[in-house]
Order: sequence, then C-alpha cells, then structure tokens
Amino acid sequence: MPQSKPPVEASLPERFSHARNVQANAVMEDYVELISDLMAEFGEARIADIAQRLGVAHPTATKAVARLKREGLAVSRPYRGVFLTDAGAALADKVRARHRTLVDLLVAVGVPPEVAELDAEGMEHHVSDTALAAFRAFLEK
Amino acid sequence: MPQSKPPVEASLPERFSHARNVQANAVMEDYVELISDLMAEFGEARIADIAQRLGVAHPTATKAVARLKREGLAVSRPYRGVFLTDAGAALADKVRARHRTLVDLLVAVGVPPEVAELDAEGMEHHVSDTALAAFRAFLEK
DNA sequence: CAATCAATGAAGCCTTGGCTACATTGCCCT
DNA sequence: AGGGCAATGTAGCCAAGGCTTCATTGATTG
Ligand SMILES: [Mn+2]
Ligand SMILES: [Mn+2]
Ligand SMILES: [Mn+2]
Ligand SMILES: [Mn+2]
Repeated sequence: MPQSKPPVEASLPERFSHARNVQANAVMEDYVELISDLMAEFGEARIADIAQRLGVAHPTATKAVARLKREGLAVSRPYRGVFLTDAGAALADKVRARHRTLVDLLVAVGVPPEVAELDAEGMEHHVSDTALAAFRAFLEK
Repeated sequence: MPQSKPPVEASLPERFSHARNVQANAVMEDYVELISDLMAEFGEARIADIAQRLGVAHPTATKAVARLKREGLAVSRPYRGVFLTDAGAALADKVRARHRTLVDLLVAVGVPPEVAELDAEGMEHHVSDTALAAFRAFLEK
C-alpha cells in the first residue's frame, strides 16, 4: 500500500522558523570573519578595531565577543586582543568563501559590484550549502 | 582642479550598518505579506492564523501587529481581524514580487526549487531595487 | 619612571522578538 | 438565553544586540 508521499517542500511555518534560526547566527558569522581578517592583518583582533569596522560602539563588540567565547569560537583575556579557536577559524573561512561566491554570482547575473557587495552582506547568511554548490557550478559554466 | 573622486563602494562599517538596517524591517515585511495573503483568502487576517503560519506563539503575533499599527501598515480593533492600510498593502505587493523574482533567479541559476524557497525567505529582505532589476533583466534573457 | 590618555571593562538602559501563564471576550450551539 | 470553548488580550519573563556613561588599566612618551 503506497504511503502518500509527504511534501518535499518545507511547510510555511518551517520556512519562517528556518529563516529565524539562520538569522540568529548571522551576527556571530560577521564577527568571526572580521576577527579572522584582523588577525591576518595585525596578528590579533582588538576590540576597538572590531567595533570600528563593524560600525558599532565598543561595548557592543565586547558583548558579542563574550558570546563568541561562550560558544567556543573565540578566546581572549582582559585587556588583550581576541583570537579565534579552531572552530572559529574554520567558520570564518567558510563564511568568507560563501560571501565571495555570492558576490561573484550577483555580479555574474548583472548586479553592479558595489551593490552586490552591499546586498551580499545581509543575504550571505541565508545561502545554504546546496545553493552555494549551485552557485559555484553556475559560475564555472 | 579635479576633486579626488570619493570611493563608490560603501565603506565596511557602512555595509554592515546597512545590513543591520535592512534586517530591522525584515520581520515586518514577512508579516505584511502574510496578512495580505490571509486577507485574499479569508477577507481578514486573524491573529491565530498569522501566528500559525509564521510558526510563532500568538502573543508574538499580537506584539508584531501592534508594531505594524504603530508604523501605519495595519489597522485592527480588539477581538477583530487585522487589515492592511494602503501603505501596508503596497509594501506587501512589493515584498511578494521581490520574493518571487528571487526564487525564480535562484532556480534559474541551478538551485533546487525547495531549497530556493527556503533560502529566499531570509535572503529576500536584503535584495535592493537595483539587484532586483538586474534579476529581472537576467531572467528575461 | 611616572603621568597621561587611549583602550578596555562594567553597569545599566532600550527595543525587538521570542516564550508561558493566565484573564477576558465573543461566538456557536444546545 | 445561556454555557462552553476557542480566540484574543495582558502580564511578565528571557536573550540578543544596540546604546551611553563612568571606572579601570596599561602602554607611550616626555
Ligand atoms: Mn554579513
Ligand atoms: Mn560578509
Ligand atoms: Mn522573509
Ligand atoms: Mn517571503
């Protein structure tokens, strides 16, 4: 007796809840990528530099770094710079690659580079691995 | 004397701050689109239906609707359904069209339709008018 | 070597958007 | 007409991510 096949597409509530879930990690992703950049440039990431590049006040950066530490993505000691853990560094690499591929795709599809960069900063966090693979395939074509 | 042309691309802090700004409207956009759908289906949008489709508890929907009203996008009276203002309806149309175009683009580029739908729910809010126009041009090609 | 000042930390405020628990209301049905 | 129940409202909690203000620390430099 054939089971009635459940719908492949996610229900509406599931789609919204998925988007909310992804969004909850977006800020952490940007911090991790930025810290990785600063570590590459200066060998460490200072709170002041993080805050400045993100365009937030320094206590905002401090709280975010506290959360990164709590989640095992970064380490730091008082009055010292911030450093990524292996997990943090791995996440940074992933986020950076995804950002670049998305920008490339947007440009390939006709979006002006400056606009692509602007839009990508928000869109990137919602690009799934599946979509990313599709983007790469499209770009190679 | 030639002015040194300021950089066309937004500075990093500006990019992040732009993304935060856009994000602040994302939830409202989804509510407005959903209310528009429910009005088309039932003639009104009930809090219970909004909450169910969004996958949130009903007080969450109530609070969001309060914000929509405060921002002039919706109207409602106690124990009655929610309705969009002209501004709200216009926003809903815009959001719906953008959502569709983005999904179409993702599919056109090789993303499986179910995945496109899932990813688009979060990405859509960051697609600028410029990018949208580029998407449409690409899709017509 | 010490003073100054920039960087960091700490405290506490706000809004948004989640939630649960409980109170109220209105609608349907007997 | 009235009771019961589903829908709505209300209160109050939490975490995240903004902010300002003030305290502390450490590094530069005179
Ligand atoms: Mn980003
Ligand atoms: Mn990025
Ligand atoms: Mn959405
Ligand atoms: Mn949508």
